[in-house]
Amino acid sequence: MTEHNFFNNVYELVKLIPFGRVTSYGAIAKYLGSKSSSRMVGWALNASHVPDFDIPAHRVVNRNGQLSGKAHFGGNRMQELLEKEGIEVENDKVKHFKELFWDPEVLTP
DNA sequence: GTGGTGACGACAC
DNA sequence: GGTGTCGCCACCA
Repeated sequence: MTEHNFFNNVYELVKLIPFGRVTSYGAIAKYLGSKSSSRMVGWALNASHVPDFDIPAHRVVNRNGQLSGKAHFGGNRMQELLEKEGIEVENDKVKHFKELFWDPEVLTP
């Protein structure tokens, strides 16, 4: 059963992101134990293109709150989804990002 | 087996 | 304060 550790942890974590909340690659990477591995987080989310992965990757943005992966969603799909959740997006960036930011360490006991 | 790349982050200058 | 460079680990050619 998916013992891929790093990748699998990313999937599980992203799925745990609450509605109307966002997180950053660095936060996930840091939670996994390697803050510098933020690139791997993006690569892991790359699997979100697979139907089996019900991952709200649109809730994951970079440290600046910018929708860095928007282009991979195929247009403004990412922004549409975020706005649909009540998240205000402007200039491809999440407004009040720090307020909407969800830290995985907060949820974990 | 090696090299290059990648949805980022932090540090140096 | 902005730009440039390195680092991180996994996948593809």
